[in-house]
Amino acid sequence: MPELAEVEYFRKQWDPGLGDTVREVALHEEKRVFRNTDPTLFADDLPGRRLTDSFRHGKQLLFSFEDRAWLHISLGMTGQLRAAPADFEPEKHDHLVLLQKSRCLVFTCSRMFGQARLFTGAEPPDFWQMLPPEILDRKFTEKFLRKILENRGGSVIKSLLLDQEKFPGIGNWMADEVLWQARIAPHRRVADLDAAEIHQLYFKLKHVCRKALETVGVNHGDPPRGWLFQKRWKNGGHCPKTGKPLKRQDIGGRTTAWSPAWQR
DNA sequence: GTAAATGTTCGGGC
DNA sequence: AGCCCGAACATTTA
Repeated sequence: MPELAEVEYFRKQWDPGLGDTVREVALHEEKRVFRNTDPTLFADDLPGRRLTDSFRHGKQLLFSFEDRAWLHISLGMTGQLRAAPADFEPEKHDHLVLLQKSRCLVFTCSRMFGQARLFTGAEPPDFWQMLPPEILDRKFTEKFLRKILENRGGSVIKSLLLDQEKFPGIGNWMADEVLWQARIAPHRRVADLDAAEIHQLYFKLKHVCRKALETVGVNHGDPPRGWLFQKRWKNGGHCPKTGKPLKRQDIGGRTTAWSPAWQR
């Protein structure tokens, strides 16, 4: 599922466990979600430590534990986090479970495109400190956006918006939403965008991120009425602005919904 | 049975 | 080196 706001929602699902000690961990060691870590470290390092805080950057999650332990979670296509009762019994896709006195914190991931990694150290892991500015960060200015676009003029705009090194948190539906609201056709080459279009793109990137966090991020509800999101999932949808049929097309390997009558 | 799914990563060609 | 594209990853659901 998760893009920026859904990831924020899942981050909060472990809030009930903040401040509580991890007593035990249960995990499916052999699963692909542990491909970039040593899964034996979880049982060695986490029990006895309190969960102290949680952070999100784009689609990435980081949980801190007392005494220098850090858990990075990426949700991939199907990852979810939730808090479950203390007597919870893990099922097939519940690959990582942190057992606390009053509850279990569960990471579920059926397709296993997500991952969980453990780090130690006084500071967050290096990769976390190197992440590029988030779209809602003050550092993400219109000038900063222009610089990104100048360097990637040969890209198709839809594909570029999915690049997490440039637009952290944007995923398939948010990219379509931003382009629809900015009235830019998804297959356009970046170098062909004019200054007015770039200004719209900048404005709508901020707007879609902010509004998505206010809606989806809070309770996993739908984004605002009138957005493309409401119509994009299946064939036969109509543009909320023009009422004309939406087009569905494979762009950069992803199904893209857009409104030819509205986007140029 | 087949196609498609809200994500990332790798390798090849330029 | 850096950019761009397409395939691959694993599983469920329509």
